[in-house]
Amino acid sequence: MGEGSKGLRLYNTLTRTKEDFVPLDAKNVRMYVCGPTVYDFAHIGNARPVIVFDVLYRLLRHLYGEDHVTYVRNITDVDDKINDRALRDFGSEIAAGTMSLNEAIGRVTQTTADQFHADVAALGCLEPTFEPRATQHIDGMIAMAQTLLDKGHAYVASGNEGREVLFDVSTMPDYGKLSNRKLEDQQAGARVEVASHKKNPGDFVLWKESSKDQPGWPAHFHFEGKAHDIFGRPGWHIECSVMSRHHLGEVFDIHGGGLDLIFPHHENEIAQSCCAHGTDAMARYWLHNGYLQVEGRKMSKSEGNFVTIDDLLHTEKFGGRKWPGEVLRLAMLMTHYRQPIDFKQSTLVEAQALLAKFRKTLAKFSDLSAIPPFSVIQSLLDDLNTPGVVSVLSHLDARASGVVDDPSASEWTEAQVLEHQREYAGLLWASLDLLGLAPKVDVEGDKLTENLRFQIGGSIEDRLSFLRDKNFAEADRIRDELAAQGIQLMDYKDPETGERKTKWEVKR
RNA sequence: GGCCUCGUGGCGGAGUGGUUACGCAGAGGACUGCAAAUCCUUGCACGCCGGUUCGAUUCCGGCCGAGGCCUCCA
Repeated sequence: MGEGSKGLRLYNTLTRTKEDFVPLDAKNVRMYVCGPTVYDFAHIGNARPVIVFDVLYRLLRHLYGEDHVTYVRNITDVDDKINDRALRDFGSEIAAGTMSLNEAIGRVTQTTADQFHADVAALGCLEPTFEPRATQHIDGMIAMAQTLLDKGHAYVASGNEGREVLFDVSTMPDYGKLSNRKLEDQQAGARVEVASHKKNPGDFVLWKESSKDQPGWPAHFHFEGKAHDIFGRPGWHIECSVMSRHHLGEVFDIHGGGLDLIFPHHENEIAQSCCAHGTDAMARYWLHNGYLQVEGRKMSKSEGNFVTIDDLLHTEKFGGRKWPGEVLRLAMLMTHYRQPIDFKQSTLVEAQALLAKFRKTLAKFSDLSAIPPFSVIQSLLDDLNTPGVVSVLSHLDARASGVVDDPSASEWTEAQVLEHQREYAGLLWASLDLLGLAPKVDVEGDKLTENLRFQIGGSIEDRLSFLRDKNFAEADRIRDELAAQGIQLMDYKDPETGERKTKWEVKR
C-alpha cells in the first residue's frame, strides 16, 4: 500500500487488473463520469453507472472525507439527436417562426435534464460536486481543437456536410491502449466505409460545420497558415476532455462510464487530452460498469422492452406496478458492477422483500448511529463488491432481530439482549446509509395516513369483537375488505396477557 | 476475423487448495378458527476433459457453451 491508499482496490480497464487505488492527492480525490445526453427519458440501463458510481463516490467520501472528493458528471446538451428531437417536438412552431431552433433545443434539454435529476434523486443518488453542461464549455472546446491543430494532431478537411476539424489518430502512438485495439486491426476489420476526406478511418471529429437549421457557434481556427472560420458545433468526445480538465485538471484519478463507452468515446478522450496537454495519461483509473439486459434480452426500442426510470417509478408498465427508487437501487447493487445484469421482476421483488425486512428491523429502534462494520467496508474495498455487502446486511439484520451467537448470551439480562440488538441495528443502519439505502423519515406519508389509521383501528376493534363471539364469517369479511384496500392484518398473542391482538401493514 | 468478459444449487449471487456464504423460492414443524406474519428445522451446485497436488469448485492447459465490443447505445 502506498501513501494515500486506504486499501481500496479497483479493476482498471487500462491494465485489466485489480489495482491498489492511490489518489494523486488524498486531499482532493477526483472522479469524472460520463453523464447523459439529454434528448429523451433516461432508461434503466442509464441508471446503472449513475448508481454504481454514486456508491463509489460515497465510499471515497467515507475513506477520504466528505470535503476531499470531487465528483464531476456532465450533461451533454449538444448532440444531433437533440436537434432531431427538437425538430420533432417543435417543428411546426419553428416552421411558423414562433420559436427559434435554439429555443426549441433549450426546451428539450431543460425538460430532459430536469427529468434526469428527478430520476436519479429518486434512486437515492447524491448530487455530483459539479455538473457541467457542454454548452457552457464551447470556448474551451474550440481552444482545445486549436491546440491539437497547432501540435500537429489534427487537421481541417472538407466532408460531405461541410468542413471538419479532425483528430489524426496516426499521430498518437498509444492510440487504442484502453480498448486494447490496434489501428491496423481496425482498418482490416472496418465495416464502415472510409470517408475519403479522412486521413485514417479512425479519425474523429473535433468540430464540424453547421448548416442554417443546425445549432452552431462561431469558431476561428488557424491551420497550415490559413484562417478557417467555421460556424459549427463540437464533436462528441471533446466535450468530456474539456469539461474534465476544467474541473479536475489535466490528469485526475478516476474516469468512469459504461462498458460501451470504452471505444471509441473514452479512447478518443484520452487521445485528445493527452495530445493537447502533453501528458501520458488523462485519468489513472478507468472503471467501466457492465451491461444491463431486461428479462434476458438486450433492451431496445424495437424489441419493445425499453424501460425508462420514469416508467418504473411512476407507471405500471413493468410488472404491473410501480417500484420505489430504493428497490431499484438495491436490485442494481445485488449484482457486481462489472457483471452483466439481467434486470427482471423477480430481482425487484427480492430486493423489495429484503429492504422491507431491514426496515422492519430498524423501525424497532430510534436514534441509531454507528459507523459501518469492517466487513462491509472490506467488501466495498474489494472492487466495490456490493453483493458481498448485501450478504453482510443479512447477517447484521439477523443479529439485530434476535439471533445471538455469543455463548455467554444465556446469562444476559433483557437489557443486555436489547442492547446487543440495538448495536447491530446501528451497524445495519450505517451500512445501508453507506449504500445510500438508509430509510428516510416519511413525514408526508404519516400525515396522509392519519385518518386512515383511525379507520383501520376501528375496523380491527370490530373484527376482534366478532372474533370473541366466534362470528368468523363477519370477522373474515372485515379482513377481506381491508385486504382489498391493501391492508394486511396479522393476528398475534400478547406475550404478557395471552390476549389476542391484531397488527397491520400496507401490503405490497 | 480481432479483442474482451463470463459459466456455482429452482432463481439471484459471494467465496475458498481440504468442514462450500447469504437472500428468495421449496419442504417439514411450531403457532392459528382459517389466514398472514413470525420462529425453528431442512433438501439442493461449483459446464466438460486432462494436468499439478495427499487432496481442486478453487491453480494450469484444452474443449464446449453464453454474452459483449470493433457502428457517436450507459
